[in-house]
Amino acid sequence: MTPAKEKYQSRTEILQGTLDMLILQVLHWGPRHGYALSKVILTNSGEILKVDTGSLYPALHRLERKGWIAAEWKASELGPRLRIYRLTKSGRKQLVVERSRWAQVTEAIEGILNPAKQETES
Amino acid sequence: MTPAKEKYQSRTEILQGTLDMLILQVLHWGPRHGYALSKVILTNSGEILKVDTGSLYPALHRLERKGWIAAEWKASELGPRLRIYRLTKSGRKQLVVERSRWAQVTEAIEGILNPAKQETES
DNA sequence: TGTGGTATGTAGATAATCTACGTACAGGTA
DNA sequence: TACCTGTACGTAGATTATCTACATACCACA
Repeated sequence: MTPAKEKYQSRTEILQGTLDMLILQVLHWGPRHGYALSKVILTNSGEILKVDTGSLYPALHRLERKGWIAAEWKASELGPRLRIYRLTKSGRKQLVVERSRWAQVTEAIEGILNPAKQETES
Repeated sequence: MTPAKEKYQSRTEILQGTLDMLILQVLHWGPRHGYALSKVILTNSGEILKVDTGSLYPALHRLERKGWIAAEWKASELGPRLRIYRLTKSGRKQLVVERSRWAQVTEAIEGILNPAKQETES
């Protein structure tokens, strides 16, 4: 009973545009390496937000290029080397921007999903 | 004082993946043509969600191909012809799916943006 | 020897959005 | 007449974030 290949899963796991905000937010709690970051996002979201490596590392490099996070290698005796990321000053500003944008957009969407009654009568 | 061209506006107006849900939701209130739909979304979101035509019409055709909405042309004496869209039965089901997905993902994201204190101490 | 977990990374495909066009019609106005 | 604004539908091409699938390397354990 080999199941047919899934028709095609258009929906992405991560809401596009929110990954950067999530990374900045978790790094605001303290420095972390990428793999740990993805596990924090996974567990703290109740296993909903699965960040796979093909999204994670490009996102980290993107944020580093923009100066919002900074990184340094850290040798490790047990296990592979780590790249520890921390939030920069401009990253903290960017987190505020992205959170406020998120609040604004979700409020707008909720306003359409659950409108005051009279507004649906147009 | 001609301002330099904006560096490059990476952020999209519409949160990627939510446009389909918004269209299905508004059509759930009643049939509408595309242009009216985009204006309802704009006004009901407090001018936040700007759906431009290059997103709107491809989205409508996409949803029609999937059978979630159906359309018919309507001649109009004053002004150009209209293509009136309505929600189908499977479209109503899809709206439920997308709303529940939205609720789940936003709850997960909020759980990271505003976590219980002890969870940030990891 | 192999497997699973940790950890970082890249290449290529996918798909939704935006920018910038084009068509057409009606009404107002200079 | 000519022009502009608003309505209405549409497409072509660029951008970009994500996913899938792969690779490398180290460690512990069976």
